[in-house]
Amino acid sequence: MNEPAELDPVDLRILSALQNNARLLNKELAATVGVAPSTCLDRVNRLRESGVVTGYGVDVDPAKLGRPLQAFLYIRVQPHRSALVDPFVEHVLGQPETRGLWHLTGADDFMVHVATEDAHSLQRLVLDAFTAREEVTRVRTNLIFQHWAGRPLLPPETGTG
Amino acid sequence: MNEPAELDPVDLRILSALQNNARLLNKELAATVGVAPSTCLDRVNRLRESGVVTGYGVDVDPAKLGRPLQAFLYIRVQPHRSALVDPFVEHVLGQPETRGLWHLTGADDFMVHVATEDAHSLQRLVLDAFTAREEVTRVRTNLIFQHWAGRPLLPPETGTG
DNA sequence: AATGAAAGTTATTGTTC
DNA sequence: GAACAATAACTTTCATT
Repeated sequence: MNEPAELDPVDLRILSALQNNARLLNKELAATVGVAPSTCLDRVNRLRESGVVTGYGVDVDPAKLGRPLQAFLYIRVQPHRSALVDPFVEHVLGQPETRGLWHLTGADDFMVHVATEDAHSLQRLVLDAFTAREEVTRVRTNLIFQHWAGRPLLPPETGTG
Repeated sequence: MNEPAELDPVDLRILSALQNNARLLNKELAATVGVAPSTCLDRVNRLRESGVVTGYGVDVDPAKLGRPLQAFLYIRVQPHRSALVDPFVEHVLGQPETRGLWHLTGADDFMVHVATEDAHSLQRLVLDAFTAREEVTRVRTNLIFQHWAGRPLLPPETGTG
């Protein structure tokens, strides 16, 4: 189920093109990768069915939504049992400022990506939604100056192909 | 240019629906938010023209691409002038393992999200692509156990609407 | 600014190679 | 597995309210 999918050069070109612009028309995508539209549609459907493509999303500008200040919060959680972690995860995902949550190795168990209106609302979020909770023993805050998206993600070079 | 956009309840419902599934047909999206397809198309175009929606992307499963091990690298960079930072950024974005890069406040200047084949290739990436560079003075590595996506991002509550 | 209908394109299917 | 041709569906425009 979670084994790597077998992907030929056409699949890789499709994945690369779609990660650059998921709104390409199937007709345009087919021309870009060099196959017929029906073939291209077949490949894209297979990429979804095989779980390589898990979904489609829009990129929004948080500043345009009135949330120009973004930050990462690094959260240390006390007992660290599932019974306590699950409600914590739900609580974090329930905050309207939350853009993403990661469970990490290391001293800081969780990392939260948040987008806020200003420094004051960020402070209020940290104090009320995180520090105030019993299982949270420490919150570290790093503001985001700038973000760059990575190139399209492709499989590692296999050497032989 | 970077002021928040003025968004009415229809815009907010569109943004919410599209962030859940950007592949909704315009017809379906219109029905979901309760307006005519032509009106809906108009709204979506305006959201793009105003810069609220910046692009469309596919979500891929890194494990299915043969990159099941993901990590965040926290990088301390020495002199920290633009003349040295720009080549560093280009270098990081040029790595096929890089999924994202952030410039942060705090002691660790940069955070890199990477997806690798296994622990060995992660080690090789850290040593060859980061530690080996002159401007890099320290690299901290945290593996990712699990990731949760946030809910659709919407503007802060304004109180009056 | 939103609607409804008409025209133009596209997605999608079935068939053949 | 890929390409072609035909149908069904959608997107997009425009005149109207």
